[in-house]
Amino acid sequence: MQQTALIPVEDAAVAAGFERFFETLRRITPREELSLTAASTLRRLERSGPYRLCELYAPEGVSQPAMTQLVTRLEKEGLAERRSDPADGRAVVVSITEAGRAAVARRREGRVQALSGLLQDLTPAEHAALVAALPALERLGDLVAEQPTT
Amino acid sequence: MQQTALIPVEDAAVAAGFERFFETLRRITPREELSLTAASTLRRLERSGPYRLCELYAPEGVSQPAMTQLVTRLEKEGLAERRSDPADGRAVVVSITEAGRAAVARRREGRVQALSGLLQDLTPAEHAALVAALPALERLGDLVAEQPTT
DNA sequence: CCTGCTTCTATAAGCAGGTGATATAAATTC
DNA sequence: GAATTTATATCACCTGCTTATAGAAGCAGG
Repeated sequence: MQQTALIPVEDAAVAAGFERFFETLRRITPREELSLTAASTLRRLERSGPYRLCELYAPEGVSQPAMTQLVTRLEKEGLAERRSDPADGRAVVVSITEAGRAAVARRREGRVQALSGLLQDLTPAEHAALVAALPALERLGDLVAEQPTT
Repeated sequence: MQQTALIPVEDAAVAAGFERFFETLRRITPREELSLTAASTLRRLERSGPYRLCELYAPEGVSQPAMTQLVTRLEKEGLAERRSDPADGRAVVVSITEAGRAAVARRREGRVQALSGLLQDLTPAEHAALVAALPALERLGDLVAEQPTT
């Protein structure tokens, strides 16, 4: 009952920090070549294999028409491909291509470059704190991924 | 000379972790009411007082016309206001309104709500690691903010 | 003071990527 | 096998960005 009021003050600080950090990450994210949704979708396809289109749009937080269009664009650029599902004639199975993997790698590399300069300006203690927090960040990612459909 | 090759393996792991975490944050970011740029600009106006329009667009990473349009929209919604600079007849000074502060607060609150549930599912050690990393995240934000204009 | 350059903001035209409503085809149910 | 549900595509429209350009205000030098 009191649960709703029981959000620790500390969590508010974490949320504020993340809010700021989100903008930081947005700034160092390469903008050319891929939109945010396109990049995120490609990484998902890379991480966890082919998806049916209907399984893809909800976790990416866009509508089904948006995903259809995105896949069409990715296909046109050779970064992903559609195949029909032999088991279900209605379905379309989307997978990443080699060129798609390369694009993801380029983007990742760009971020590494942008970050590496910054990381060198941190104190060793700050750097260590970041590395120590990585598993927790990953856990948060897993938790969000398995959420109903916020 | 070898500097370019001297990016520690660890930094690549940090970059990969951030890449994933960026998508996590994007997912729990409220989408209604404010676009990403609009939210970021409003928070900037809240954080560090009024800005001339010409000082505002570069750090937000958009073109000058985009910022003019954004300010027009924000003004129409009552979240920000234009005033002319008495010292420079060409300039426009943009500041956040009370309604704007309220919108920022609502958004922040939404993020706190979305996060608090997740944070409770972390182990105490993970939670502590996050809190310990907050200053480093803030430092990164400062470093990016003072960057030339990437 | 004007003339011409620079700076600051606004406008216009166009594109990318999103939405809801709706069509169509395949699968499923009764 | 007719009716319903599910998966994808298409349509019309909106938002927010881009580049190119215009217009107004400041700041020289002659």
